[in-house]
Amino acid sequence: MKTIEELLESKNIRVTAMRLLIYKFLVEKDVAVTLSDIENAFEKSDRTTLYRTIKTFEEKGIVHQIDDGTGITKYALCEKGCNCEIENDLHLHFHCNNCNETVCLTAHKIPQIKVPDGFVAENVNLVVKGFCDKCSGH
Amino acid sequence: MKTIEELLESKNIRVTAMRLLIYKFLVEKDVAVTLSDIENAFEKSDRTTLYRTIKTFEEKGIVHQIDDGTGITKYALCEKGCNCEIENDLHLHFHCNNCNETVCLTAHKIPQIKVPDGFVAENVNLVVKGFCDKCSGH
DNA sequence: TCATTAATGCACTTCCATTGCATTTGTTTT
DNA sequence: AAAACAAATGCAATGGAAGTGCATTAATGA
Repeated sequence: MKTIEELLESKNIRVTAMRLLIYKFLVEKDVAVTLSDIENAFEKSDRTTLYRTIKTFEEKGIVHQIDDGTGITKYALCEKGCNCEIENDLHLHFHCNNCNETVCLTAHKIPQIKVPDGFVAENVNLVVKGFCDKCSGH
Repeated sequence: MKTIEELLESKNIRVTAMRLLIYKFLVEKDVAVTLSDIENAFEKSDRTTLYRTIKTFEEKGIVHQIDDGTGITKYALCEKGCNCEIENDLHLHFHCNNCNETVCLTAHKIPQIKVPDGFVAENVNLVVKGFCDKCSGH
């Protein structure tokens, strides 16, 4: 079991106090978070730092970006088996219309999608909307 | 074959010069357009008018909104068989990473997606990215 | 024609994403 | 350990898109 420090170093990310905190924050959350969510959790720190930290994490393959259709970019930790940087990542996101939370359903693979002749599919973004397990019992 | 005037009236949309022009513009384009696209095509007109026109069209079921992951909302005419206002519309969009165009692949239905127990799916947004027929022959 | 209602245009506002630059902090080298 | 370097942070500002309030203009209906 790697420490967070080791994990960051293995991805060529310099270890700083802020980055450790943000990483821990992402681990604790099991849902995708917005930049504002992080901002609210770390009011002492500047928005730019948080923004650039998450961008660094993204470039180095620690988090991936999610567009769940709310218009606000969300981020979630890449899990074991998350091949978000690889073509044809068929990984599904669920957005709850009630609590507004978005989760990665990594286990739920999507069947291969057919596209018309001449079209080349590289990557698929699938967002299912509805009510999550916490909100479905109205 | 209905005229555009008749079509608009049948949807309870008042016919104005601007609306006719925007409708024709959407027909001519076979791809989804952004508000800026429309704005560039009608520089004489105000952005707000174009914005509200497209919103009116959307409310009345003439166009539907597409979120193709570029961060900019796009709009396309609803075709025969487009049930975008109905739950579980499983209609697929393709976004070309080269020419940046997005098209509706109405004919390509998506298989039913399974979600975990306790989750209720209401609606699905599926965007396939890659290269379109015009751009795939690099 | 007059009155009513809707459409248009202008000016703002808000929100999120992003960048430039100066400063601070952390490494590395001598 | 000090100097030199590089990267991280914080502040200020920008840009783009979405959306709203209000006055004006145009269209409909009595």
